[in-house]
Amino acid sequence: MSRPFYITTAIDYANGAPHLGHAYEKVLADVLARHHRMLGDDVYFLTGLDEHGQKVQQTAQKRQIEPQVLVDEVAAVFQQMLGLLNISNDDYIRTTEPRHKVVVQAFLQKLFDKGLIFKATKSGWYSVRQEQFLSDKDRDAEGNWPSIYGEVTQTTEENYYFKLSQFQPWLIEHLKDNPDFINPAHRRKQVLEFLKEPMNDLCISRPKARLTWGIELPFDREFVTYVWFDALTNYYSAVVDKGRWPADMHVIGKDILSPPHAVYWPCMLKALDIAPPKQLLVHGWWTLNGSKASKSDGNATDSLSFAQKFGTDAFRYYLCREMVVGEDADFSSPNFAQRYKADLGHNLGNLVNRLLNMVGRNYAGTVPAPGADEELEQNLRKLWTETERKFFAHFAEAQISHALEALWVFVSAMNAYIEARAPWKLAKSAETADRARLDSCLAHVAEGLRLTATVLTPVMPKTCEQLLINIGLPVATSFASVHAWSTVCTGAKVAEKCILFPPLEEPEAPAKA
RNA sequence: GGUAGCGUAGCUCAGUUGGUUAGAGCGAGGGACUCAUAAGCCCUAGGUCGGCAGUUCAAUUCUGCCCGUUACCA
Repeated sequence: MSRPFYITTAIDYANGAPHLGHAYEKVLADVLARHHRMLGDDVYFLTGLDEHGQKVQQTAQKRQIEPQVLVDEVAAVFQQMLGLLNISNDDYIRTTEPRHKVVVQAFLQKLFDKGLIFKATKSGWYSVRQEQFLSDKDRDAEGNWPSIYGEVTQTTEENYYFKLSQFQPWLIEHLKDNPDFINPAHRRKQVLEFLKEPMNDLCISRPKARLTWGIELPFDREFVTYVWFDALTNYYSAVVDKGRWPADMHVIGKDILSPPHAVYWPCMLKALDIAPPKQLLVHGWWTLNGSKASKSDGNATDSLSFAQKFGTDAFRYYLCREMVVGEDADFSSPNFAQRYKADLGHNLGNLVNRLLNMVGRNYAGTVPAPGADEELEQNLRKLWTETERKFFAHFAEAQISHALEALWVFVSAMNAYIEARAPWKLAKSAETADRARLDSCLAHVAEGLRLTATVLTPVMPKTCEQLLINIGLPVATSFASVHAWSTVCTGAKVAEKCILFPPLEEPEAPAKA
C-alpha cells in the first residue's frame, strides 16, 4: 500500500519558446517525482501547456493560422524539451483538450448556480493595443499613458466576476493552520501580508468581441473564461477521473505564487467544496551571467543547449546543485564548467575510474569481499549513516541543493579514504593483513559508490545507471537498499574503464553523445 | 511610498538561542604522493561578521536609526 504522491509543474504558456526557467521547473519537479517513486510512493507527475488567451490569439492572427495549429506547434516544441531533459511526467495536459474544457465548464456552472459568480459593469481606461483595462499605476511619472499602450480610451464593459472576497477569512485561517502549505516559509509570510488588505472580486471573463480563443462560459455563450479558471483548473481536470486529487505538491515560480496559486486557486476550490492542494513549492528565478533572464533574451534559450552539449544529467545536476529552492540563482558558463569539472568529473567520475582500475589490476575485475575492519572503514560507514540521514531530510523539505551538498561530502570522503588506505602500497605488500586492508578498501569504495549512485539516480538517471552497470550492479529502482551498508558488491564484475564526464577542455568537444 | 528579507574571507554562502582562536565550498599559493579524467590528498585565507548609537560584565549574534541591495505590495 504505497502512499500516493501527485506532483505538478505550472503549465507553460503557449506563446514563445521554452527557456531556462521552463526547463528548471520541469527538472525540479522531475527530480522530486523520481525521488518519491524510489521511496516507494505511488507517483503521478503532471505537466502541460496553457493554450488559450489573448497572446495566442494575436500571434495566430499575425501568422494567419488557426490558433489550434499554433498551439499544436508550440506543444511539440515544449514536449521536445521534456524529452531532452529526460522528464518522467505521467501525463501532459493541454488546456484545449476536451477533458479539460468539460471540467472548467462544470466548475463555472456550479459556481454560477451557487450564486458565486455574478455579472457587473466596469468602466475605465482601456488600451486598444494591449486589449486590457489600465489603472492609474500604469501611468508614467508625468501621469501620461506610456506609448506601449497605444490609444487609451474610456470604455465600459460587462463581465462576470467570482466572489473571491467572500473566501478571504477562510484563506487566512487556512494559511495559519497549515504552515506547510507554502514552502519555503518566508513566501507564506508574504502571502499573509498580502491578505491583510481586502481583496477584490476576480474578473473571470472576456466578451467574445475581444477574445474568442477560450472556453465558453456555460451560462453565457457570449463570453469566454479568462486566465485563471482556465489555467489553474488543469491540475484538477487532468486527474478528475483518476482519484488523485488533492495534489501533494504544485511546483511553481515565485511570480505566480500570489495571488494566483496562493489565493485564487485555494479559494476557487473552497467555493467548489473541493480540498485545496497540500503544498506549493515556490522556486526563484534564474539570472544569466548576473542579469535577469528575459523571455525574449536569446541567452535564455541558449542555456538549454548546455544540456545537449554537456549532457542532460550534467545539466540537471547543475540546476539542482546551484539553485537553493526558493532563492534566485545565476546561470553562467564558467560556473557551469566549474561544477562540471570539480564535482562531476574530478570528484565523482574520477573516483569511479580509480575503483575500476584498481579492481581490474588487483582482482581481475571482481570486487573483493571486505577484509580488515579498522577505524578508517568504520569512519566511512559512520559518515554514510550521517550522510543518508541528512540527504533524505533535505529531500523531504525539497531542499535538493543541500541534499547534494551533503552527498558530496561523502564522495570527497571516499577520495580521502583511498589516500589514507593507499591501496597502491598495500598491493605491493606481502603481508596478509595488508591484503585484507586492500580487500576492504576496494569493497568499501564500491559499496560507497553504489549507495551514492542509488540516491543520486533521481537527479542523474542515465549517469547513475551507467555508473552502477560499470561496477557490475543492477539499475537502482528503490531506496530500500541504502539505509544500511551492505556487501552486495562482493563478486561484482566491474568494467575496465568508464568516463562518465569527459573533460570539457578537449579541443574537439563531442557535440553529440 | 508600505511590508519583509538580505548585507560575514577574492567569489558563492553557512553559522553564532550574546561569551575563550568566526566556518565550508570554489578560486589562489605551497607540499607530499601516484591507483585515476595532470584527477585525488594535506597545509595555507588573519576577514573592522554594511555604518552609527544603545542594552550588557560581554554583540558579528539583541534594540533603534542610517546606508546599500532584493522581493512582494501600492
